[in-house]
Amino acid sequence: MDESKRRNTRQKDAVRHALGEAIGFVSAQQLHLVLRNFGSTIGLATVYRALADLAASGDADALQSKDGELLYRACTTDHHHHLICRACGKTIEIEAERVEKWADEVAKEHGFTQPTHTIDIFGTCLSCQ
Amino acid sequence: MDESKRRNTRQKDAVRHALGEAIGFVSAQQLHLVLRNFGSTIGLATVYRALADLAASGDADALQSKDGELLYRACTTDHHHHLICRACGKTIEIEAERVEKWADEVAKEHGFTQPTHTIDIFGTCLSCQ
DNA sequence: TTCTTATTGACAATCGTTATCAATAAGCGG
DNA sequence: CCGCTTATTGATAACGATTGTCAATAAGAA
Ligand SMILES: [Zn+2]
Ligand SMILES: [Zn+2]
Ligand SMILES: [Zn+2]
Ligand SMILES: [Zn+2]
Repeated sequence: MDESKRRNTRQKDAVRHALGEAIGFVSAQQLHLVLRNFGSTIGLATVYRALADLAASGDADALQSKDGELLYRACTTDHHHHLICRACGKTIEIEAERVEKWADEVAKEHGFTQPTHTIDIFGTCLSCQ
Repeated sequence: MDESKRRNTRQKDAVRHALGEAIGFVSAQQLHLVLRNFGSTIGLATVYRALADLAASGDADALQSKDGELLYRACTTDHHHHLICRACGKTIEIEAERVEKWADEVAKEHGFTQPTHTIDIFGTCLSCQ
């Protein structure tokens, strides 16, 4: 879809808002349930589409859960990474200047161009020990 | 299954061997096809089970492809990470001494225990530019 | 060899995600 | 404000990867 012809809809706003309220990473299905519980009649496919858009435009982070489910989280700053509690899903955004550079260097050393990376740290948070 | 009662089978060896021959990361389905093409009558479910075992015992690396498919790769050394070509899938094992430490530090700083991490670098390799 | 039971493989079932398509409504021009 | 174009929606079907089921098989101990 041509970016200039994109329309703003009540549904997209609802998804954006629900994602903002959510704690930690959530799946499209979870978000759909939440919206339904709040009286919305939004369709599941629409939630999927809205989340994919948000991720594509950089307004949300996406990551794969261990069992292959796509999880999303509203994203405030630019490029960063996450420290995630295995138990409760609590998420802390971290930046990693040093690591960003390191990743790019490693790629370049091996002749790889247009480097990107995925870096996530998992652990058990204080309140979950 | 109790580790002590695990049996060695022709099928498990076949999967282990096929994984060793494979270049880069492969899916269970790909491996199943290869084995079939070499005359094996191994079942798809068995390939899935064997790969899961190999990953659990540390004999294989597993990672999620962008579209949620589980990919496996025979794994020689201990803990390491991968530099992966987006185009051809060529994979280089890298170690990341500095980053390992950094990840553990970040976790500790925020009170997270038993830290683990996922670190993967993607790029376009020389022969794919 | 015999016996126990872990493992297999064909198949069905599940689950997350995507495609389809008629109905709706955003937003533009008049 | 009104009508028109067409992007978007939502119900549903389709899809693809993975897992569960279960009778048949075969590892490995006795
Ligand atoms: Zn973020
Ligand atoms: Zn980064
Ligand atoms: Zn926690
Ligand atoms: Zn590491």
